[in-house]
Amino acid sequence: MSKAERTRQFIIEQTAPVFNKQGYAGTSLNDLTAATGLTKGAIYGNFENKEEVALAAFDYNLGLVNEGLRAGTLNGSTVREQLLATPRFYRQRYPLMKQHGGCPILNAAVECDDAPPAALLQRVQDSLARWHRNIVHLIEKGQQTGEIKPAADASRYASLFITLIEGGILVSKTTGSPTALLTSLDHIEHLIETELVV
Amino acid sequence: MSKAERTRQFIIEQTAPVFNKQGYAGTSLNDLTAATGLTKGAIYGNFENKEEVALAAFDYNLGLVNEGLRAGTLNGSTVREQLLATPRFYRQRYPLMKQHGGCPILNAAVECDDAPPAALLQRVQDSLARWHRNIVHLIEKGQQTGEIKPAADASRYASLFITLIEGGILVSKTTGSPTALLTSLDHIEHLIETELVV
DNA sequence: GATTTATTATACCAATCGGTATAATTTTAA
DNA sequence: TTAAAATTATACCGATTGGTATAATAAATC
Repeated sequence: MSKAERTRQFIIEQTAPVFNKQGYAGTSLNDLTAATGLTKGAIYGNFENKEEVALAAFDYNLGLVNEGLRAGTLNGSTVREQLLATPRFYRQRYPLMKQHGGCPILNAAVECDDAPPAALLQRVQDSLARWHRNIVHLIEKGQQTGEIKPAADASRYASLFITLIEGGILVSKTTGSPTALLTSLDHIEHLIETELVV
Repeated sequence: MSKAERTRQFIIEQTAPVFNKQGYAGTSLNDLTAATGLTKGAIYGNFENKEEVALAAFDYNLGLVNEGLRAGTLNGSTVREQLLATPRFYRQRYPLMKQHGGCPILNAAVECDDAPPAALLQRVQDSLARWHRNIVHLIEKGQQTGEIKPAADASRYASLFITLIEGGILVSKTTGSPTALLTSLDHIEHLIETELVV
């Protein structure tokens, strides 16, 4: 790992929470030098422009969430456990995620669905689609093994789960109380146990 | 209505969708003069600074939503109908709301929960609390009249409804497909019919 | 219709924006 | 250890930022 590669990674890690909290437009190059202790020369020696730093920061923030979600899902032996891993993950990690500025998908989606940078919107759309697909595949796998009710609409439940999680994070983060998210997670678990699991 | 009052209203109406789409940090005074066709002199003659325009624009955007919600609720004769008025409203008005930049509560909440202006966050928190309270009161009214199941946790359902709507708008707006929101609204109606109404 | 008042346009301000050229400094490899 | 290469710091660029003082204009009052 060369010096520049380490510096690049350092910049990403230090600026990721800043971008997540203040947004792309709300984060200036001054904020980046302040967060890293480096100068513009160091930043522009490793990134082409501010947008490239923001994209790398988003990928980093998203990676943290995806790793946690994947780890929980891989641990489960049954489809039921694998589905329940997602609400459990957010129950455990929401405080830390909140410290880092909240859900990166939520933050980037709201900023970029009507404003540049378009490349960030593309990443958000891809990650949302991939998340939805993963849940659908999991439910359909359960239907093939007989663990999940055959009549359940996998796409509908995937949509509900994502919506409940993102909406719950939004309300909890805004009100300052975790209640809304916890209610959402309770409801997801309730749906899994009563409408999905045979 | 004096000239200045009309100009002030004109500025609010023209800049409200701009702030809703691009956010506070993402909207410059140049954007405001471009959207209104006026000059900085006219804007600063009617507002103290950019933040005051943004606050008035938020109030205006929020008012549009609240009026529609209230109108639908007032039309209903039973509590069931009054509860169902909310998902019906979003079913009808989402295309227009999308054109205007989406839900103002959602947009402002994400931008301001970790960044200035703090006055905007305060407004978002107040409107979320008021919305929650309204739903709770409606459900409790139904419980007093015997229309709603006595055991139902009013606060929990209010939280779920708001979460499902905001999350649904977020996902639909980002993916470009109304499916997620429609699924949320279906689910809200389902909860009303099967878990709330006696 | 004249005059005062209220309102908008113009011109300008310092500060900050994202970005770059180059010099100083480290790394790296010979 | 030294020379070449890669990396970071400094100083600067034009453009744009939010905001203001003042001049021009339109509106309201008499």
